Amino acid sequence: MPLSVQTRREKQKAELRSELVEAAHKLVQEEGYEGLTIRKLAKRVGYAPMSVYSYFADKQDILFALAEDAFETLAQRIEEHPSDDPIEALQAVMTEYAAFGLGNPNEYRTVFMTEKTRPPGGKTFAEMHEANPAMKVLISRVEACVAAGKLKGDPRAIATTLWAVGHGTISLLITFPFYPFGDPQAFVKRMCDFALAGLMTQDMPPLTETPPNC
Amino acid sequence: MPLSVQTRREKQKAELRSELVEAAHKLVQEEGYEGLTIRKLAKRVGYAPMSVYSYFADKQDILFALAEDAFETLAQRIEEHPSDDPIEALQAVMTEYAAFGLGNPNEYRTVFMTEKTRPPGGKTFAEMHEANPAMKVLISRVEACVAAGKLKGDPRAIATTLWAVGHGTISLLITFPFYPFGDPQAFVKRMCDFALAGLMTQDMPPLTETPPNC
DNA sequence: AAATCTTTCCGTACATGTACGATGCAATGT
DNA sequence: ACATTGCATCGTACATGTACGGAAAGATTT
Repeated sequence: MPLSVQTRREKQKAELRSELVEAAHKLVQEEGYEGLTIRKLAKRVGYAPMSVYSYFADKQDILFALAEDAFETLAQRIEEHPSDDPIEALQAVMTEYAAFGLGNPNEYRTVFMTEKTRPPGGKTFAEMHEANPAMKVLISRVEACVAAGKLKGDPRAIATTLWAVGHGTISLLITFPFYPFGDPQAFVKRMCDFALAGLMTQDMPPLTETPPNC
Repeated sequence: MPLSVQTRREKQKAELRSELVEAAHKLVQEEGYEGLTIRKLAKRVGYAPMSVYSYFADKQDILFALAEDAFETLAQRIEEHPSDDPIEALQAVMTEYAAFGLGNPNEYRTVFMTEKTRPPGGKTFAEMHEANPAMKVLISRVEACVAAGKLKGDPRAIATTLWAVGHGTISLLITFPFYPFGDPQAFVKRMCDFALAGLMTQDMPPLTETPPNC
């Protein structure tokens, strides 16, 4: 069965879109993050500035696309740090996650620090969460810890707790770079150890359901 | 001794500056933090847009001023909730901090989730740390816990840990309102209890100094 | 083949932060 | 008294994200 007209067009559209993403990536690499502007991006691929909006809803959408790429490589990097000890494997997730956030603060801000009234591409947040390779690795490694008896409680609740602690740590470092946190790496390690030590001695019940009045 | 000419002028300047801060505060409350623009702010106080730059280096500087105000009112609210049990007093700090953030998400975003790349008014970050009233209350209550033998370790390190956990919790709730965290109050309480329980069984060494090569 | 509809592309326009420099006034020096 | 200097104020200008609507091209229907 040959490609229908619509699918061919959609494929073409996807190609142009990824061409734009690639150009955006290069712009960021060459001129830094603030060097990425719609006008430069359009000129780079030979379009008028407003044509970019045929492929991305707005600039955030472009940043989301960049972030998706980054998360994929993050997941790869995490998986390059396996361990027989499930707790050490979890530590590796936190460490690589922190390295990603501190190394790509703008992507991190875009994904985790700007209000998500509108998830990208019409995805649900749950879907977005599932589709995030890095988060999938986190949950699976938490499940490994629970299975090994190292942690007790609901894996999703444990993962969410780790997320909150890690996110608090990283976002504070990003937002207040002049605050006396000391060495960022050391601060991250301290918070990571603190959270894991707490989780190893406490039981995490599942998250309560949202009351039905919302 | 009468005021010298310079000091009188400086006082006038400070008055105009705080008038601008007040107007900025109202703008944020009324229209959200994206409603705060230089032009609106200038119009509100009857100046030309560029005149704002006589009192603030840039928009970030305005946000810093708002942050200082917010820290002060937060400290006041905290001190309205004392307790004989030092741990309960600490819990009150966390609860008030969370209530402040969840009750004023726009202000919270402005103050705690907008990048602060440069310390305000040429202050050292250590000075900024000391001058922060909310942090001072938090640290003093942590010190009370340490003195009472309820917590062990460096008070500033413990306080920073609590801040990171609290901030992570609140900023996630603000940023991902549709994520199934469950009831926000319950999630806050869970994270607060988790952090305090961890701190009661762990020792917190002082934060490492930033290496001298920076 | 013609008409209609859909999608893609872009020209124009507006609000924003802020760099640069002019203008006028007050303080200071001679 | 006059010149100079410094500073508060602001007019203009530029790059930016993006809303709006038009134009052009292609697909679909009649």
